[in-house]
Amino acid sequence: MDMTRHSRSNLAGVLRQHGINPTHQRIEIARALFARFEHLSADQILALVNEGHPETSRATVYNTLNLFVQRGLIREVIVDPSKVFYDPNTQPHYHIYDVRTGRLADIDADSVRVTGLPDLPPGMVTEGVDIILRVRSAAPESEAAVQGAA
Amino acid sequence: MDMTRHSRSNLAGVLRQHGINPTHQRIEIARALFARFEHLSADQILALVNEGHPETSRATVYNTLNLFVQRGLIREVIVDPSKVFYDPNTQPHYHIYDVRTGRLADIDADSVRVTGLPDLPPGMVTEGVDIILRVRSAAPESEAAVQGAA
DNA sequence: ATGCGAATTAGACACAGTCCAATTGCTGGA
DNA sequence: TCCAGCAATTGGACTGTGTCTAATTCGCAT
Repeated sequence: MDMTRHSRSNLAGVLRQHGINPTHQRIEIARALFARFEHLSADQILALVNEGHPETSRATVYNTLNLFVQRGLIREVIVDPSKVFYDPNTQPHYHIYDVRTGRLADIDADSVRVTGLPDLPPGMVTEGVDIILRVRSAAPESEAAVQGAA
Repeated sequence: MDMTRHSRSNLAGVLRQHGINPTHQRIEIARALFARFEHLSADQILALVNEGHPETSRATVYNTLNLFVQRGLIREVIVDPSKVFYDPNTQPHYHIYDVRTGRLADIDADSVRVTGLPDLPPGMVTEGVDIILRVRSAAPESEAAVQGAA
C-alpha cells in the first residue's frame, strides 16, 4: 500500500471529498498538480500525464481541469494572455510573475494587506481578489524585436 | 478645424509625444479607445474602426495596439483567458471584473493601499501591480451547463 | 454475462493572435 | 513633377489554446 503523501489512494479520497468521481485519468491529472505543487498549463499537464505511454486525451485533460476548478480543488491563474495556469494551492495567496521568463511564484497572503477596495454594488459577491506583481530583470532587454515607428 | 477633445489633430499630437508616427489608421485606432475611454478588445476595436466602410486590416489593429502598449500610450488588461483588453487609462488604477458578464471597470488607485508585498529578488524590477477584484451577481447561477461528476 | 450511465476519446472546429511576402503610400530630393 | 527609398499596411496563411460532438469504452450493479 503506497502511503506517500500524494499516493493514488489519498488523491482518490481528496477527489471524493470534492464530489468528484475518482477515475484513473483524474487521479493522474491531480497527481501531476499536487505532487509537484507548481503552476502548470494544460499543455504541461497533458505532457506529464502521458510521459511513458499515452493514456489520457487532450479533451479529458481540459474537461478535468475545468471540473477541478468548478469543484474548488484547484484555481485558475490568468496572467499570460496565451494560456491559463492551474494552481493546486487554493489557500489565499497572490502571485509574482516574471514577464520575460513566464515564471510564476506565490506570494503568501498573510503578509499582504489591501485596504480601500470599494464597496461592491448591491447584489454582487466577491469571487476572489487577484494580485499580480509583474516583474522583470533590470537588465535592458534587447530592442531588436521592437517594431518601431518614430 | 475640429477642436473636440479627441479630435484627430489632438490625437496626432499625443501619438507624436509617444514617438509614434501618426498615420490615418493609428489615429482612428487611438480615437476608438480615447473617445470612449473604455476597455476594448482588439476585435471590438477592429469593428469600431471599420464601421461605415472598412479601412483598417486586422493585422494593422494588432500591430498598432502592440505598438501603443510598448510606447506606454495604453495598457493591456489580462483578466479573461480568451482575450486581451486594452485600456486607454495609464494612470495607476485597478480593476473590478464581473466574471459572468465580462464587464470590466476601474478602481481608482488613490483609495487603495497595499502593504506587505515581498522584496523583489535582486536585479528585478517591478513592471506593475495588477489587482483584480473578481465579482459576480449573488443570484445562484443556473447549473444546467455544469458537466458533472459526483 | 448484460445493461446502463458516466467518462473518455479522436478529430473537427472556433477563435485570438502572429507572421510573411507583396503592395501601397508618403516624403524628400533632383 | 518625377522618382527613389522607406515605413506602414495588407490579405491570407499559419499557430496554438481551448471547445464541441458523436462514437466508443469503462466500471459497476444486477
